[in-house]
Amino acid sequence: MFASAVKLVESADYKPKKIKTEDIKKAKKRKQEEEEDSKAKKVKSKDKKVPEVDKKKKPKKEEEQKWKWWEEERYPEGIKWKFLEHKGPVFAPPYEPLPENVKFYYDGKVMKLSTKAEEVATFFAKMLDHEYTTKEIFRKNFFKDWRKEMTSEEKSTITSLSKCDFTHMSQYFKAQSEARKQMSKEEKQKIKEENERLLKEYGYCVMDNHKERIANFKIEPPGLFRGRGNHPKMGMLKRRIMPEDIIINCSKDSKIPAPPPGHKWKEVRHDNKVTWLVSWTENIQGSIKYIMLNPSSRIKGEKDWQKYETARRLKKCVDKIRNQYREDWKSKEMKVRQRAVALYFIDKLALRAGNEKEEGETADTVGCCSLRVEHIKLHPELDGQEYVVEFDFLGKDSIRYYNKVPVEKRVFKNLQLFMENKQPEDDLFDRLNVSTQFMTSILNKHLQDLMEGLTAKVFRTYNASITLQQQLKELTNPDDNIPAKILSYNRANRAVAILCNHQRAPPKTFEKSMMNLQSKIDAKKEQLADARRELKSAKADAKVRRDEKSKKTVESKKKAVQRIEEQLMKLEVQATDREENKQIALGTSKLNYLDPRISVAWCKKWGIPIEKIYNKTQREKFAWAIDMAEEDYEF
DNA sequence: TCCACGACTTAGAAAGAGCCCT
DNA sequence: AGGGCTCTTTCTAAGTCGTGGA
Repeated sequence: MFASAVKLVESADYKPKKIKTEDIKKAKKRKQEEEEDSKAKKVKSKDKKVPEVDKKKKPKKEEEQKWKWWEEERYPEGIKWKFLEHKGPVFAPPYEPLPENVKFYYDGKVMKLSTKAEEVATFFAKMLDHEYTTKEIFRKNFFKDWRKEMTSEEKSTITSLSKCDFTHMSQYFKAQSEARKQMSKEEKQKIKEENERLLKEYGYCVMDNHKERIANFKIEPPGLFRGRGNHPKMGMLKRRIMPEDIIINCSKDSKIPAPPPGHKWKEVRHDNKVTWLVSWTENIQGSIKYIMLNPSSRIKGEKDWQKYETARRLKKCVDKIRNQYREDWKSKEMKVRQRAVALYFIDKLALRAGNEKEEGETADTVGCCSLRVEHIKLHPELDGQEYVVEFDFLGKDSIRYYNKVPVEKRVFKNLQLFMENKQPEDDLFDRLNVSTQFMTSILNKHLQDLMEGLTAKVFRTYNASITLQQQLKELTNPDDNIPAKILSYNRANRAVAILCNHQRAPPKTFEKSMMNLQSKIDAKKEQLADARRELKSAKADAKVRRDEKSKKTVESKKKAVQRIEEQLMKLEVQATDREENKQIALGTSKLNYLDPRISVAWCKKWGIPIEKIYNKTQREKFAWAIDMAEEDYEF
């Protein structure tokens, strides 16, 4: 495996190709700033040998894991790698026709479908229990695309989806998945091993002397497109991706992955200005999909680190920027006022930028700059508060954003002005015929002038991280035990998730599991009462007897009570935590918005094991932060 | 000049793994 | 040992934002 990678390692002291000196300066400057900011450990010089890999032995696992890319010099802007070798993607398994005895019925009569039509029919059959298949748009799109796969005879027979009966097929698949669950240990083990083999062979690449995990090395299988929310394209057929659709990206001097026998790649390119290994164009939106590296990889981690450094730079100038936009609310230029109000929302409410979308191609969702008049209501007074703006719109993934926010008088007056003489479906922040640019582009250009690298999304990162830090300070009680401290952490995390509007559907089993927990608590309480009674009687007993043995009994009973108290406390904390978390998803903010060094520092400060905060995957992703953050880290 | 396209991050749902209780 | 529940992992859709080419 990776023969040429080994070769490369031998000549490890690769030299950078020609780089514009400007870029070098920029990179150096940036690096310096970051070193100061993060008190990062000393960066090794480039000549320092990368851990030598013995070409006879496999790369030592531990050594690979211990690689601290964050201590290495960064590449100049634009160049993403020097060497890249991989095995190409894993394709979806080919379609296996249904057994003869599994029937499809049309208009009450058995009908044998051609393989192609049958395959698409199985996609629908597999989703029969899903709400999707009841939606008109889904059915219409599916039927249209299905007909394209039919033979002409099938096309002339099958003219109405409602006459199609997929239930037998559906039952077959249910039985299949049931059978899979019932498989013996050995069979399951075999499948597991096969998956591991696949991961071992295709799940890794070599990028610049290091073996790195690939995030999604499997090509998306064909199926029916499941958009989120009210998507106009739901139900359309996502076609099967063939090697002929695939662009391979790797280095010239690497072993180029071989296409499956009898096939060719669409293209093999060697572009080290991008990070992806494989790409193809998807047929629903016509957009490009990529195979890229795992979050634990150098290339993703560096970018992530950089993101938080940009947010920290915003921290230094956010006051200035806030003063600036408050001034701009008074501007005589309408464009500037709109920009300033939009920025105020992005900052105060952590809204997304809200780029322009092509109408009718996606679900109707908006962000800040694409808000329409119909999405806000102005209340000069509401529930005893003045100047309240009521937001109600669908954001990313069609998640509803609903919020009533008191705003400053000037903002309120401006909003009234922006809404004057407009229809509900008009843009709140229109372009005023002054510019053809959409508000996001106006805004981001302005932000770029205020701070290098500043864009609308940086505010979300900044506000999320600063909120976590401040909430942790506020909520952590030094006298609390570990579970209580973790509850505080989760609460701080939750404050961020609420700010960012990260929601989830309440788990289907929520009520039930809550009741289960409650009965556990009740049982524990009883147990505690019993233990206390026993302790009491043991004490009384010891008073009378005054011997060693009864003293010992008292001690052990005392311990038992203590233990049960702790267990009860833990359960109660768990219940509170879960209740408060019902509709809130903590994962997204933890993974994408919270500077991990804040969490690491908090753990170090209070002696909380990092495993309580980050699971294995998260620890891998945030290895850089775990390694470098000390307890006094300040975002 | 601008805008469609490309690259990359962020997102919730669903599937899978594993744990705990009976 | 099996069933249910929870936590983790996988999946891929849906955003953001910069830029290259008409």
